[in-house]
Amino acid sequence: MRLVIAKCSVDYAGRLSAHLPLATRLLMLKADGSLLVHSDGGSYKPLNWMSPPCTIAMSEPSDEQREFGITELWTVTQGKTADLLIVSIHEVLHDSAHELGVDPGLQKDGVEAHLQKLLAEQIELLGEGHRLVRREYMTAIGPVDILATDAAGRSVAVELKRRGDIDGVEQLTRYLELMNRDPRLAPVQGVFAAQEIKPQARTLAEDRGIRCLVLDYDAMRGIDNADERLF
Amino acid sequence: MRLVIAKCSVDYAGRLSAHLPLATRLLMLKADGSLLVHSDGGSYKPLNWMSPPCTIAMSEPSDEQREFGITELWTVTQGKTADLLIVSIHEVLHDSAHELGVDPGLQKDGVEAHLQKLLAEQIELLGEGHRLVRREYMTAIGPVDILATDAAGRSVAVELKRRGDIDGVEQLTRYLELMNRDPRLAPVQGVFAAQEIKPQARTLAEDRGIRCLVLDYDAMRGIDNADERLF
DNA sequence: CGCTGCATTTCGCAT
DNA sequence: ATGCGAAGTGCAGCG
Repeated sequence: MRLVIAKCSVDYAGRLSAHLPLATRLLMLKADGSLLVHSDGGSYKPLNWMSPPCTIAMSEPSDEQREFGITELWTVTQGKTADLLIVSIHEVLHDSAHELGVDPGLQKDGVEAHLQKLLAEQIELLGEGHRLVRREYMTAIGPVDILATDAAGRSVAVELKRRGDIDGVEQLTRYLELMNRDPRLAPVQGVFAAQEIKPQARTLAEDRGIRCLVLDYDAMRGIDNADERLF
Repeated sequence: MRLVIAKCSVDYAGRLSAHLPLATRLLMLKADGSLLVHSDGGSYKPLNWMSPPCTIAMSEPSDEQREFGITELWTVTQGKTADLLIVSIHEVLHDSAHELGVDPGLQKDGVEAHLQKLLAEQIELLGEGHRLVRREYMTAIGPVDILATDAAGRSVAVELKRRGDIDGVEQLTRYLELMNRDPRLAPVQGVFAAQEIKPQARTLAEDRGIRCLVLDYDAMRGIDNADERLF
């Protein structure tokens, strides 16, 4: 990895056109040829970048460009998408290269998969007498997160989200419509379960007879097993 | 901005738990206190990070940690969300600080806004005799991208996307349902316009009587004006 | 290999 | 502030 702090301007032409006026920024060149342009703020997202696979060409500026103060030109191209990124460097303030090696990668634990596993194990959170039929119940238009039965043995289809948005309600509605045509399943009750449900989503869901269930992830995890804490 | 290349392991506990095994990585400390952990590959997304506002505390390791080879500990916390990120540093290979100043920011030009402008100008792409009523036509549940009339003077509502997905069809469907209840507008014909329309979205749209229109951005831009090229 | 759904999404705009 | 839609989204899993 090569790290360059430089006064530069940047132009990008691809799916959109973008321009960065002259300022001091970090240019990060990764081993795979990709380039990231970072400022000293914002989030983790670079101001501009070029994703691999791409090739970078360093070149001398023309006389005209030199008159504008450009001392160095970096042209980054992506063969497939014809994207083009040009870094016009005016002054290099720092330049260092480092051998990092291959990263073993991130180990994740959590999110929707875990939530689904927990709810499957604690299926009575749906209501007394509920039983799990199966997770990822396959339908013609995709898998329903959880299929269960209520105390009376009627089908219950659960759509799980971390954040319950209107999209999730639409998705569940499509599933329910389809599943209710299946005489082996009908009538199917819908449950929209999430850690947090947006008011609009709740309104839409309840308007369609879909039950809303707010899940307490920490509590569910606490019931599950109190041993898997990180610290 | 402070740049540190270090052999380190990283633990994150927040909405999920994540762990990075010992390896050499770039630690980027931004002026706003945020921290990014980058490897020498992947995309523009860091392996791990902490978003601002957050505070970072450097501390000495305990004797036990020192035995494991840890020479320095960075603890990053976010007051509001109680997220916690811990960097266990084993060896510092590079450490430099740089004054970058405030970035003037990115100037964008393109994507959906431009596509909307172009289609408004070239409204006959919808069909002969079509006329623009207005862009961002406001309804109770949000703005319709384009409202037009066809040759016979009937209303046409256009939903624009760069990539035509099933979500866009659902969105347009909600608009149409609402607008068709308005006697001044009804009957309203729906047009789903995008640079690329997914087969599933097309099927759903056509099943609901919504017309699909694939737009050629480059051609539309070419007709519009051939002067605004960057290079 | 293409499609689908998730994301510690982030970002920007409008209410 | 808050909610909502878009992103040069990236990424992983699965058919």
